[in-house]
Parts: sequence; structure tokens; C-alpha cells
Amino acid sequence: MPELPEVETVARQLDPLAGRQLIRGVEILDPLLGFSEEERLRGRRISRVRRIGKEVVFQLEDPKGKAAELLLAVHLRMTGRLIYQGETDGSDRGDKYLRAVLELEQGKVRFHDMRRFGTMKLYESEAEAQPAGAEPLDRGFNAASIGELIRGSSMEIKVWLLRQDRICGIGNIYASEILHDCGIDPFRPASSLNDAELGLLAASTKKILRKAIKHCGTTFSDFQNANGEVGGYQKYLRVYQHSGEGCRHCGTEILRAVQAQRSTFWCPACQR
DNA sequence: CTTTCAGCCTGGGCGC
DNA sequence: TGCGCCCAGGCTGAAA
Repeated sequence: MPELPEVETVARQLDPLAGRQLIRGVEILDPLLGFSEEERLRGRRISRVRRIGKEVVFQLEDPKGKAAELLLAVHLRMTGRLIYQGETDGSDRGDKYLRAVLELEQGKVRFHDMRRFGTMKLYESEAEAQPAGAEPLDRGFNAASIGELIRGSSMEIKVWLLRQDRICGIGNIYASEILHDCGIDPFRPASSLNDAELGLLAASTKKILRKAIKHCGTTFSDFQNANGEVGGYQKYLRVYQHSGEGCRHCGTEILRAVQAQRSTFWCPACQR
């Protein structure tokens, strides 16, 4: 489920629920997680929950206020969910996709992940948690900065948008949606975009991601937020999974193709 | 450096 | 019912 808007949604909903709570214990149910630092988490208080790149990060205070801050980062990959469960809710028995549980004072956070691609790890500092790629919702993200990141890349622009080491947070749904919004052909070499197009691309990136956050992300089958509810952005998708339908702008048939082993959806008339 | 591609894992959906 | 494909909001690492 996880692109930037979905991860942001989970973090925003988890923060008031789990924030300020003490971690009583951590249970790892799936050895494939490869996480064995439960003891370092026990007794720490969650100061806040937020998104960094595509990760949900629990910032943890030191119990005595002396040692350095610690950050627990969960990457949901394709099917991960973090769901807050209040004290009175049901048990975990019978949930075969439950991978880990954070036991808190008042309830628990369940890490549920059918395909088991998700990861859980610790960062020792704020700096270490920072992703390599630029944060697209930062004020400084604009035509000039995206142009600088792109410079010289002959990759197709849609494939380039998925590079987390350049821009973090955009995934396969929003890459197609962003390019449709700004009218840029997904097959164009990234370096072929002129300044005006870079400006449109930067603006559409912010616009689409912000709108998706406003609607709590996109749900097809897997995504659920921290309360086990679904997102609402799917009704605003213009091209993703709409191949064969008419473009909302011009009526031309939306096409699907494969780039870098991922589906791309676009309008061949609107996007040049 | 690039680009491609198999692989990680567990399904759902389709055609036969 | 079953089998064999293809598909899926991500990302890595090996190979060419």
C-alpha cells in the first residue's frame, strides 16, 4: 500500500494514538523480519510518530533522558499495515499475517504484512534516518531543484520519478497520476524536460501528493490506515488502472504499458 | 555509470 | 476443482 500519502496518513493517525505512550514490550512473530533489538525498545517512550520518506518512524525517548534518541522505522513495502488496537479489542490469535506487535501502556500497534516484504529497523540518530532522496513536500522543492536532480539523466521520466535516491515518496500510482496532471509523456527522457515542464512537474507532484494526503491515500485491496479504515483517493485517480477508458480531459483511450517491469498508465493525447 | 531482470513473498483473478 | 499464467502502492543485487 505504501507511497508517500499512505505512509503520511498512517503516521498522522498513529501519532495521537501511540504518541506519548511507553513501550512495555515488543513481540516479533515473523523471524524473516530479522529484528532482534526488542530489549532496546522496552521502557522507551514514544515522543512522536511521523513519516520520513516512505517510512513510518517512531521517535523514542531515552528512559533516563541521557542516552541518545532512538528511532524505530517501519517500511510497509507492498502490503504492510500498522494498526492501532485499543486495550479492549480482540486478540491476535488466528492472524497469520501478523509480523510484530508493539505493546504499549494503553494498547498495541500491530504490524500486519501479507507479502512479508516490509522491514523494521532502528536508526541511532535523526541524521541516520534521513533518506537519500529529496522530500517533495519541502518548501525548497521546485523547478530548479528537480532540474538539478534530473540533470543529465537519460532515464524515462516515469521511471526516474520512482528513484527513491533522487525524490523519496513517489511510487507507481502517483508517478502515473502526476505525469498525467502535468501533461508530460512518461516515456520522455528525463533530461529532455525544459524549465517550464520542470516547473509543471514540481507543481503537479506537490498538488497530487497533497490532495492524496487530504483524502487519506488510495485503497485498492490492501491499504488500511491506523484505524483499519481505507483511503478515499482512488476515486480521484485519472489514469492508474483506468486503461481502456476515456481520458477525463480529452476522451482519448487511456493506455497501459510496462516500464522497468512496472505498469504505466497514460493518455497519449494529453501527455506530450 | 547505465539498464535489465530475477527474486523476495502471498495472494487474487483469469483462461482452460 | 485444479493448474498455470499474469498481476499487485517496493526495493535489492547480480549481470550485461
